[in-house]
Amino acid sequence: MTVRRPTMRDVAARAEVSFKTVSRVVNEEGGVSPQLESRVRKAIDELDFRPNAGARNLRRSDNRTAAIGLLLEDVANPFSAAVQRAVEDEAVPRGVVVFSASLDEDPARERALAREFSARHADGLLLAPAGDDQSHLAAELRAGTAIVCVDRAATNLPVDSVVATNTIGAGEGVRHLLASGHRRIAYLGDRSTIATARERFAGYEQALEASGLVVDPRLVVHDIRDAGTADGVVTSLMAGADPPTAFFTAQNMITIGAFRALRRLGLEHAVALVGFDDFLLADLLSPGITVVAQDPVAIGRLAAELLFDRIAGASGPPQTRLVPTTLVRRGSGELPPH
Amino acid sequence: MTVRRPTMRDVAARAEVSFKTVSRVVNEEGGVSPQLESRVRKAIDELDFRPNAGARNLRRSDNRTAAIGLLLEDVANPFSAAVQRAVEDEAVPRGVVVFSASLDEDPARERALAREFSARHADGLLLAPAGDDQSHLAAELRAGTAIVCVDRAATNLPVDSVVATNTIGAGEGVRHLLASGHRRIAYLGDRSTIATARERFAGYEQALEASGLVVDPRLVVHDIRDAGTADGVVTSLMAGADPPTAFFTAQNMITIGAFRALRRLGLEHAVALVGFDDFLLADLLSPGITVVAQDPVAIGRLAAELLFDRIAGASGPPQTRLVPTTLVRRGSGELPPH
DNA sequence: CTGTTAGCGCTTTCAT
DNA sequence: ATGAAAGCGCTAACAG
Repeated sequence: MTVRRPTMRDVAARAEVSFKTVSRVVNEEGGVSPQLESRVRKAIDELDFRPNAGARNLRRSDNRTAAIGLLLEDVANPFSAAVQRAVEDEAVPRGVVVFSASLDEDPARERALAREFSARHADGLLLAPAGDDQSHLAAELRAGTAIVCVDRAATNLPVDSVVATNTIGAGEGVRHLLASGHRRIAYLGDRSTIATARERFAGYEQALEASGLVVDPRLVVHDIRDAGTADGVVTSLMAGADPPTAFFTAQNMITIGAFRALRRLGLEHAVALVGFDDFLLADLLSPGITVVAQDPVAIGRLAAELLFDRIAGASGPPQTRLVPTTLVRRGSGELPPH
Repeated sequence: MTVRRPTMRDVAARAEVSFKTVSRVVNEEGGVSPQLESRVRKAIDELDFRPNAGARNLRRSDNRTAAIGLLLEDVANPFSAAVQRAVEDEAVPRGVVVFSASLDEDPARERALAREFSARHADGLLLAPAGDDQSHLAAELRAGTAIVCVDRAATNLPVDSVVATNTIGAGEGVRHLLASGHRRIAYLGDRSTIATARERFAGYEQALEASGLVVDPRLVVHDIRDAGTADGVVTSLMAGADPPTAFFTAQNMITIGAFRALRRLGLEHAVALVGFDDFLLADLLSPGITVVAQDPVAIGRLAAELLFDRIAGASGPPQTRLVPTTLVRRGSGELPPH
């Protein structure tokens, strides 16, 4: 069925040279006469020869596959997609290809896919940790696979991480609501197993406490996994006694779900909303959604740069790099308490 | 710097068996006594041994790498991202990893990346064609790389394709505007080098002609590449003499740009808008945006299934599978002519 | 400038 | 049930 692919020997036979000469031409080593070189190139074209990347790698001294693995929460999420694109834009000019996969917050998947990419000898791994323990990757690190974490810092693994200023950014968003006079600000956040969710909540707590307020546990909901759940939570909070006058939503899908609920209740111009993480069209809703914007492109680019530095042999202690967030005022966060 | 990774020989030495026995254990070939097997497994764990996927593939008879390449327009575009996720969900359960890359409508990138993945012996390639000639891939096909096209049909290459019902869907969208009484309907489309753009325009033309209308060239603008350009086109059309009473926008970013312009002009409730391809939050804008929705998940899933069938040896003539579109009424497409 | 010989880490084939 | 030898397609280290 499958035809055998042509090898360097086939090319050599057709060009009537030794197969080492073919290797020289393919790798542009030089030291081949123009005559032979053109014969070889002709044979390569005629046979549609493609050097076998796997075999090449086996003997090569630098032992590089020029491939990296990218493990994100969900490639369909706009944040992850933007990170992926930024990584790709760093990789392609370097001749590096990218394996990508989604983890869906599943630590078992993190382990399995990291192993898989490691077995394929990816030069490096860019990981948005799903679990709260990355010690299982120590073996891959020892084996020479460079690792850098994106979006969330690694736990129990000495590697570089690139993360947004989660606590500071969340604090800024909440202080913005406080400045408008809000005192009952609800917090809606992702699973607390996720480090970024904990950090954002810390920003919320600190901002309230700095204003002399206490956190009302009835206004705090963790472990929200999607827009639908957020919608339900907002709906029931608003139906309860003493509802909040503002919401701080700590993740983009949660923000969208919350807005959908407010909209359905006809409260989108009455209840303030500040979300963490920007999203497409946030400016075109009415009111526009005020957000603490992350910079996924900067995060992806920086993480890729650090990874390629490590692959190139950069040493030094692991560092955590922070990428600043920006408060973007669009209307929903400037609504006063009713 | 980089430590040598342990090989089967290292494992064999530590377990005091021949390295072929290690191979048997790793591949679960059977025919190994429980005693030896447990010694081998222990050694594997202690050394963190990972079989080298590249080397394994070199000698293997089935010659499979269990990797596929995915070439999309732009992984950060929501449509592409949804396709990618669907493909991944078919691949991972089969133990197959996915290389992905963005082409940005650049035929040269299509060629270069297809070659790259082919050299790495990807078992198959899923491609959203960037150029209008895929004949350059014939060599990869001959070499045994299965290819399936997604979103756009292949040109000059006998492979399966999975595409949306572009002409029918666009026709339905335009007829929907005609049914509300619109006669001056502008068409805003992507580059005409893209087959889907041509098909959608054909749907527009056919719908108008079936109603006895002629296409007014002043209302037709092709080659719109992004939301910003679409915004400018709408702005100038509305400023001209005899402006359209409705817009049909043939791609999601164009729809967003058009809406942004109408919104700025204060015309979003006065001028009708129907877009091709759905997007997140289209329902939460005011008015909600009426769209001809594609089903990127169905497209990606079906394309992946066809690809894995071909990889498994399915023969038969190339087929083009159509995935139906759906008209989603949300308000913007139901506005009457002023 | 060109060719020969090893050997990468593994699977295959063939012995024992 | 276990192992030895050969070879996958290529690059590295040496010749000429």
